[in-house]
Order: sequence, then C-alpha cells, then structure tokens
Amino acid sequence: MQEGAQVVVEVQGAMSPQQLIGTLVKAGELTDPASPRGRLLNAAARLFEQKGFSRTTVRDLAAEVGILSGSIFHHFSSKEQILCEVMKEVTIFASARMRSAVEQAASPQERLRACIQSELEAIHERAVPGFSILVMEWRSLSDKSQKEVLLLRDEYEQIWLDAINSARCPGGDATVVRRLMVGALSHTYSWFKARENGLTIPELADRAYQIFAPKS
Amino acid sequence: MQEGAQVVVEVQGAMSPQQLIGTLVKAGELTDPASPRGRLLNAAARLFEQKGFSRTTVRDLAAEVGILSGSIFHHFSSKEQILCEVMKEVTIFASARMRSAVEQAASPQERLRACIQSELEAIHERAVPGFSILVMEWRSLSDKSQKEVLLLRDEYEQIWLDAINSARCPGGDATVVRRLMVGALSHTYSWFKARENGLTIPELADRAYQIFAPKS
Amino acid sequence: MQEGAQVVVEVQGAMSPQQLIGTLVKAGELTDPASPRGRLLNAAARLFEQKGFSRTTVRDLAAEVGILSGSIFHHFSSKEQILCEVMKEVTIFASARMRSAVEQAASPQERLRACIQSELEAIHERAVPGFSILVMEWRSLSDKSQKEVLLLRDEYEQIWLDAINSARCPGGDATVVRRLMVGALSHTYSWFKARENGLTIPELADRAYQIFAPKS
Amino acid sequence: MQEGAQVVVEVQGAMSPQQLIGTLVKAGELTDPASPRGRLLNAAARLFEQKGFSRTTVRDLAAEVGILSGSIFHHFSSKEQILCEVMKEVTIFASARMRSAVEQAASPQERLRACIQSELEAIHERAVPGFSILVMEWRSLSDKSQKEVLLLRDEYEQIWLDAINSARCPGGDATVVRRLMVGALSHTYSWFKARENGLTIPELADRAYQIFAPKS
DNA sequence: GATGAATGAGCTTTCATTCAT
DNA sequence: CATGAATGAAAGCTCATTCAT
Repeated sequence: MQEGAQVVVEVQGAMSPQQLIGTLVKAGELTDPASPRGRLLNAAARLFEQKGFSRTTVRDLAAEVGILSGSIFHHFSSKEQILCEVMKEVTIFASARMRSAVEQAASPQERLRACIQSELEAIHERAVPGFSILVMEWRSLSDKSQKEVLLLRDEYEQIWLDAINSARCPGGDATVVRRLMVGALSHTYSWFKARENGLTIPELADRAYQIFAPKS
Repeated sequence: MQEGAQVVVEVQGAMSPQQLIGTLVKAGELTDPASPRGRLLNAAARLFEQKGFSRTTVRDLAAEVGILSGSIFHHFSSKEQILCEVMKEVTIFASARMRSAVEQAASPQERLRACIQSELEAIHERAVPGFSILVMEWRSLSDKSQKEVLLLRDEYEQIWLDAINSARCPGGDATVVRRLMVGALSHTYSWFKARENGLTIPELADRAYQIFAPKS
Repeated sequence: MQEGAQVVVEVQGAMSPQQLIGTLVKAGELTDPASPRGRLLNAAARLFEQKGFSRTTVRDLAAEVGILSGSIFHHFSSKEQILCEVMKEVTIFASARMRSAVEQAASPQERLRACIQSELEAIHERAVPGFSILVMEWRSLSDKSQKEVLLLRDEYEQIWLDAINSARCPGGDATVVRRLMVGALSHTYSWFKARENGLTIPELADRAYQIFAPKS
Repeated sequence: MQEGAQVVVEVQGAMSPQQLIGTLVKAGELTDPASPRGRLLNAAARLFEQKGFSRTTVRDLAAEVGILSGSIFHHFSSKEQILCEVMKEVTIFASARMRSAVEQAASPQERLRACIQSELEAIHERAVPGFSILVMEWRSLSDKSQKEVLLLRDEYEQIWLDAINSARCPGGDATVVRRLMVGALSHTYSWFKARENGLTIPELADRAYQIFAPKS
C-alpha cells in the first residue's frame, strides 16, 4: 500500500491538492478529511494556525465541527495529541506534495525553485492548512511527540537538503541555509495575504528564489 | 567579506550593551533594570522567550524575581501589559544598538552586514533578552498594544529598509526582503546555540549576509 | 378591615406557591427548581439575600448545591449573570403571584391590600426567595442586565400603579407613592421576622395598608 | 462642652448645614471636614453611598482625597472602621439637625412633618452625605460596630418615635410605623434626584407626610 | 504623616479532562 | 459515539493591610 501510494504520486505530478489528499487517504497515510477525526484535525490546523495552540480551547475546536468538547476525547487522548497528529499529517502531505514537485523539475535550480514554491503553497493553501504550525508551535509539543514528528520530518528535510546542496546555494552548509529558509518562509504566514499584497505565491517564490539561489 | 564583518564587530565594541542600556536608562527611554519594574521586565523577557507568553504564569514571573504574584500588579495592570512593555523596551534597545552599529559602517554593504549582526546579537545576547518575542508572541498582544509597539517598531524597520535599499539586495522591494529576513533571523532563536553549533554569531551573520547580500 | 385581609388570604389559597411555580415551569417561564440550574438559582437567591451579592462567593454558591466552583460556569457565564437570572425569575414569579392575587380582589381597596400582602409574601416566603435582592442589589447589576430585568419589572410595576391609582391613595402621583412603598416594604426584610415580632405577614400587610390606603 | 454644644444648637434653629457642622466640630462631636480624617470620611460617605461599601476600594477612597491607599491606615485601623465612623458621624449630624427642626415645630403634626423633611434633607443634602448608608450598608458592619452605632442611633430614633406617637399616625405601634418609614425615606436615595423629578425635597416631604400623617 | 513596595489570602474564571447516561 | 454535567487544578487578578523608609 505504501508502494501503491508512491506510484500514484509519481505518475500524477500535476494532481490538485484535493486529489493528492484523496490518494494519500486511500493509501492510509492521511485521515479522511470527511471523517469526524479528519474534520477535527482540519479544524485544529486552522485554529492553531489562526490563534495559536494555547489560545485555542478544545471547546473552540468542538464548536468548529459542531460537537461538544467532551466528544473530542473519543477521537484523541489529549489536546496535545491533536497538535501532534496535525503536525504529522501536515508533514506527510507536504512531503508528498514536494516530492512530486521536485520530481518534475529538470535542473538543480528548478528543483530548489520547486521546493520553495511547494513549501509556500503548503503554508498558504487552504487544502491542508497548518504548515506554519510546524515552526510556530514546535515548543508546544512534548519531547515524545517531537520525536514522532521528527521521524516524518527528516524525510521532508532531506529533500530540501538535497536541493540546496545540488543547487550550490551560498551561505555555507545546507543545514544552516535550510534553517534560515524555513524561518523566512514560515514567517510569511504572518504577513503574506495573496489578495492584499498584490503578490501571488509564485511571485513570492520567485523573490525568495532570487535571494537564496546561487549567485550567477 | 569575512573581514568586513570583523571590522564592524571591533568598531561597535565602542559601547558595550551594558553601557548602552545605562545611557538609555539615564535618558528615560528604558526602565532601570535594577528597579523592581526593570527586574520584572527582564525576567518576563527571559521567561516569555523560553516558555512562551501563555505558558508563563504570573506566578512564575513573581517567583523569578522573588516576590508574590499579587505584587506584580503594583507595577503592571495586566499580564498583557507586561508583554507590551517588554516589546517596547526591546524595540527601543534594539533600535539604539542597531543605529550605532550602522553609523559606524563605511559602505552600504557593511551597513547591511551590521544590521544583520546587530539583530542576531539582539536575539542571542543576554543583555536585553526578548527580541524573538517580538515575532513569536506578536499575536498575544491586543490590537491596542500592537499599535503602541508598532509606533516604535517603525523606526527600527526604517533603518533596515534603508540598509536593504542602499545595498541593492536581490528579491524585489525592500519590504518583502526585510520580511523574509525577519523570519530567517528570528527563527535562529529556536536552533542556534553558540556553544553547540560550532558557529559564532559573527559567523552566522556572515552566512546570512552571503545569502541576502547583492550578488557580486 | 382585618376581615377584608383575611378574605384575600383565603381566596388566594386556591394555588399554593409550589403549584404556581410548577405551572410557570411547565409554561417555560421559570427554570425547574429541581434542575442543576434551578438549584443554583435558588441557592443564589438565598445567599445573595442573606449575605449580599458581593459577600457571596461562587465557592459558597457551589458548596451550597454540592458542586465545585468551576462547575457553576457550565450553567452561567458569570457571577453577575446569576444575579441577573435570579432577578428575572423572581420578577416573573412575583408578577404571576400578584396578578392572581389581584384578580381575586373585589374592590379597588382590596386590590391594593392584595398587592401589599403579595409583595410582603414574596419578600418573606421561602418558596421563591430573593425578592428583596431586586432592591438591595440593584446596583450590583451591569447596565445591560438592568435593562433586561426592567423589561420584566415594568409589567409587575404596572399592576401596582393600577392598584394605587384606582384605590385613590394619598401622596400625589402613583409613581412616587409606589416608590415610597417599595422602600417601606422591601426594608421589612431587614427587621421583620414572623416568629419574633409577634406579628404575622397579614397583620403587617394590614399596618402598611392602613398607612398607604385612602383616608376614609 | 456637651452642654455648650446643645445650647448653641437650641438657640440657632435656623442654622445652615454648614453652620451646624461647624458647631458640632467645635463641640468635638464631629470630625473637622477640612482635616485629613474629615476629608476621608466625607469621601467615604460619598463613595459608599454611590457605589456601595464592598464595591468601594480603599484605593478609590485614597484617590478621592489625593493620597495613597497605605496612608489611610494612619487614620483608621480598617475599612470597616471607616464605615462605622461614617455612620456615627452621620447619625450625630442627623440627630442634631432633626432635634433643632423638631424644636421649632409648634404642633405634633408639624413635628412629624419636620422629622420627615429633616431626614430627607439628611439623605439628599451634600453637606454630610451618607445617611442612606445607615440603611443600605447596615449588614456590612460587624456586630461590635453595629452596637456602637446603635447607641447613637437610639437617641435619633427616639425623636422619631415621640413624633409618631404624639401625631397619632395610623399603622399600629410607632416602632413598626417608623420602620416602614425609614425604608420608604432611605430608598428615595435610589430614585429621587432634585433636578430630574421636577419635585423639590419639601414637596417630597409633603407627599410622604400625606401618606404617613393621621387621617383627618 | 505619607509613600511605595510588598503581602497573602481569596476572588472569579478558564479549561483539559472524565464519565454516567 | 455523543452528550452534558461535573471535576479540579491552576490561571489572572483584587484588595485590605503592613511596614521600612
């Protein structure tokens, strides 16, 4: 099933976020967003991103999906577990999305460009919201949960490191460059609003690429 | 390029953080860090940075300076006001620090380099902790407080925009570049530890400079 | 004159306080006193009357009905809302009670007499305690809550004004007379104890009637 | 000195409130309203009347007279003692005022009329505010303080009982009549505003007199 | 006498979590 | 599975009172 999923992902690089989610759901890697659990995770992602983890109450969450707060604990054992699951699903989705984007890129430069745009899309798309949570709410996670997420996260980061290395970006070793980049990109959540800034996501990706790309 | 950086560091040594604070205190722009209010603000900056605003209780804060929780409200009218005051003082200090660093830089490139290093020092120095709070806890501030801080913040950002513009950085208009930079630099708080990464702040500033500086 | 009073008492006996409450509960106008919310409201009425609103803590209230203080906020959003709800329910109950008493009175004089006795019973009966709160704790209510209660209160006061007008009481316009009466009657809560004063409520109502009734 | 005071009071029946206060201050029966203690008592009377005892903080009180809250305790040992002293001074002032008013009345009816007007003036005059506190905040007083005030109060009430008895008011024994009256009159504080109701204090006294006076 | 800092008990309220129905 | 009532710990905050200066 894992393999099946990867095959599908590879073949359909031009899939819409909705299609990609559908594929990953069928592969058992993501929770069905139509299920109670899935609706809860989506609502959580949205609220944690908007208001922050600790300013979001389980009552807010329950209200958002139209149940009572007590019922949440039939699906998750704690509020923190919800955060953890959100982060895992977001990571899985972002990984799949980025892998498919990178695979379609021809040159190292294009690969880097694809990574940047893919991450920005993950941050700002409505499809599976919550990417900025990975950065902003990292400290809200227990050590145990952090480890769980890091396991999935490593895979995602490896794609980045490869892209940065092969594109020969300035700024020294790829780890440091990537860390500066993750800060820059995730912070866009706080200020970039597609409608207001007169800037589209691809345009924003261009700007970031101009900065981080190798000097020609 | 490394040399340019080192020059800045030496020159800037003209006034230590402690001295600068002393000057600002005498000018009535900062609270005396030895006063009860000042000790509270410093402790708040430290704790808000370490644990986050909402995970820090007023009891934590009180314990940190050796008083009882009720006594805090002699000096501040609410927990949120403490955050606001911390942000204002941090901004004032960071502005003064950066202005003096920029003034001693000879070229546009050196000015940009000075800005980067100055902000990194603000983030990681112990002198006036709390710079990363400005980014990380922005949403914990009420609209009213945000406006108060923004008034001071504008001044600080203007120095940056001037530096970015005159250095002719890539990435389009200076506002967007600065926003990407803010994210990149403030996020270093989460991962950069001078002792562990085998990287000093000037070295880290160099890396960032290599990325954001104009392509030669 | 004593006889007139006794007739009213006998006739009014047609419905006991308990029965009237039952009817109002079924009609959805009062909270069921057996429900958690109803038990809380009754306890609040008792305590606010005995100790005053601000000297009654939500912990007192919770202890009185055998729950913990936090649980109160499942039923009410604030302590002040409890006061508001108590006042509304007391007003509704007192209105219904007085209306039925007045309807059974034959003459204008008997109607006034019935009003006086009905209000005294509302003040001193155990059935729905809390009438004196309406006067004594009025200032503890926010402006918004005051308006809510006044809406219900107007109806109650209209019955009084009609009775005063048709009985041709001395003392000028009915509004002023009623206000003097409200003060006189509600203050009895502070000094009248049926067992101690050697005076029953109907007897006390007689005394008040002798004072406020038209001079023959 | 006690005698001297009484002589003065007798002789100058037409004294203004200010003059009467001056006399009582000289006789050592009231605190000089210009002294810090006196200003505190006046402010307390005003605030307790406006907002209620428990809703008035010692900080409010201090702010009202322009000192800091800690300084209050150089003049009074507790907040409750302030209330007690206010009540005592108000009682002394109201007694002196009513005694002089009653002495100038020719008939029993006029004496009753004088009592009513005198009490209304005590309630609504600005000179020594706080009469309504005697009724409204009685429960805020400790048992010990209640006894102290009652000692002075008895004298005041005796004047009333004599007036009621000699005027042959309806409503049974004078104690009950007086109690109904004190409720009616003190409650006027809550609704009577000289400027708004189109009713002066003497006119209001007339209305009350028409109600409580003997039926002709 | 006043100040300002601190106390400490107690307040109302919040909230993740539990559990009988 | 969902409900709704309750829990209980802990939160932010209030306030009368104390006391060294």
